Amino acid sequence: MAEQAEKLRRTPLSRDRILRAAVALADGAGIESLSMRNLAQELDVVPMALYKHVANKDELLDGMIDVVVGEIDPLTSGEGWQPAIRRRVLSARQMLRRHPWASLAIESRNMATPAVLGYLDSMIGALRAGGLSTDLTHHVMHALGSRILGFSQELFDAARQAGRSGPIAPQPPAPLPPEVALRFPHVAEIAAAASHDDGSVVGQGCDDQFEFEFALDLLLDGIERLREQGWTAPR
Amino acid sequence: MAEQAEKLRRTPLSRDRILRAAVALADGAGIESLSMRNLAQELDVVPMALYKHVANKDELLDGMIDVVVGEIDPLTSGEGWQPAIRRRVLSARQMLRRHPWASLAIESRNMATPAVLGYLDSMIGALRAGGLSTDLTHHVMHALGSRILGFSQELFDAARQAGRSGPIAPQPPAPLPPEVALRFPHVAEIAAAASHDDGSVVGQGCDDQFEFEFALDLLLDGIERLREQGWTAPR
DNA sequence: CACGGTAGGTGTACGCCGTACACCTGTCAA
DNA sequence: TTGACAGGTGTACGGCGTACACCTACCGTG
Repeated sequence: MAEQAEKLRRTPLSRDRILRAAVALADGAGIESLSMRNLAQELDVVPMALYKHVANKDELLDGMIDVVVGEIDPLTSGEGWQPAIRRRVLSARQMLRRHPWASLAIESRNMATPAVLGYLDSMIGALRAGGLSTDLTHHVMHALGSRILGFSQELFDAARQAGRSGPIAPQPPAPLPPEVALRFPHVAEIAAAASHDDGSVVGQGCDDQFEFEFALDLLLDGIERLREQGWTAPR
Repeated sequence: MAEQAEKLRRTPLSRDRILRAAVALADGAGIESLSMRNLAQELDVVPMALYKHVANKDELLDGMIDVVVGEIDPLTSGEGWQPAIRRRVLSARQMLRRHPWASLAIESRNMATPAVLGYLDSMIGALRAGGLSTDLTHHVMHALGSRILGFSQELFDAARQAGRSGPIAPQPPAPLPPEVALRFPHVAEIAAAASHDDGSVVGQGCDDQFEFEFALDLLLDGIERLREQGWTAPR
């Protein structure tokens, strides 16, 4: 009968199709109306069908994040580190404007997805290649923080979490798991530098307060310089 | 009987008691387990009792934000603008670390609550008093953005929204409502400067792209300066 | 060709959520 | 004394995420 024919004609579900539909739904109707039920309806399928392709809603969100992070332009080479980073951050910003739900989603979830780590890894690589020391690169990543993607403090925790499952527990200072270190060498390099250069202070690997003040003073000093020079709006 | 006596002994509910309990619950058990039901239980009361004091859960969250923003140290005077702002931003950061749920809550809601506007207003006032032009102050607020509270672009929209109700609609470029302008003169001053200095471009009052690049370049230039100087980590 | 396993879509049900609405009760002004 | 009203209660509804049992179409193997 007709119903069966329609069933057969229907393109089958797949993780990819689900993620795309979810991104489209969040873009169009707002993240707050992205429910498993609405999404299923959009795909002409019963809600529970989705669970054959994504473990649960959190994993769905992680997948969506990977999709949109994948939209960020790759790093261009053949120019200085500054224009390259600048171009890429602006590309990330455009992505965030196409998907207004994304920055909140990224901030509210841990950032351990491979796509996000890959993005950060290549960013760190560009800074290192540009001649910044591991230390400076580390602090710069914190300083750029929210402009880069909206992340704040938990880079290394997230990297350590990668590949693990279970609830997010307060992380003891531990080295990155080796498979993470291999896939994201620049992240690993920075993490290593951060964890042995703070000498006496036990563990921790990353002094949040210092990072925060570093970025704050970078801004405040730059602002004061502009003020001294009697800065006025361009145009 | 005993139940009645207990009832009488119970301190009565009040908006304030509810907000404090909600903040404590979110601090202790995480924002995800702050439900009207849990909160009511904490207060030894039936869930619907809360609705006699707060309109709904969103208003509860707004109230909680006001409570924690009220914890930020006031501006100190008698020193330069830079140390004053620095001290205050660090105080805001401490508050955000005491209440880890707050930064997400603030970012995910519009910022039109009086406490938040008051905080921003005094910050703007300090910058102006420090000798920054209205333009520069405006851009600086965007540049400090996430360090100040986690807000990103929507300052003036939020201010316009203040006192209004109903769903957040895309805001046509409109002047701030007079009662807002009176209470928060520094916000108003910056808004006015932003809306007439962009000349030909119709409306808009605030060029997001420009603001973003301003802050980004402030950071990138500062970083390049450090790199040139062969920056190494302070002891 | 038969057949059993398996991948993937279905249906039902549970416990949580926010909150509308009707109700009760104690207090206080007139 | 009364009656309005502020404030706590109880019930109920629709939506959510998802556990679990089921059904069915396919496919590799004998």
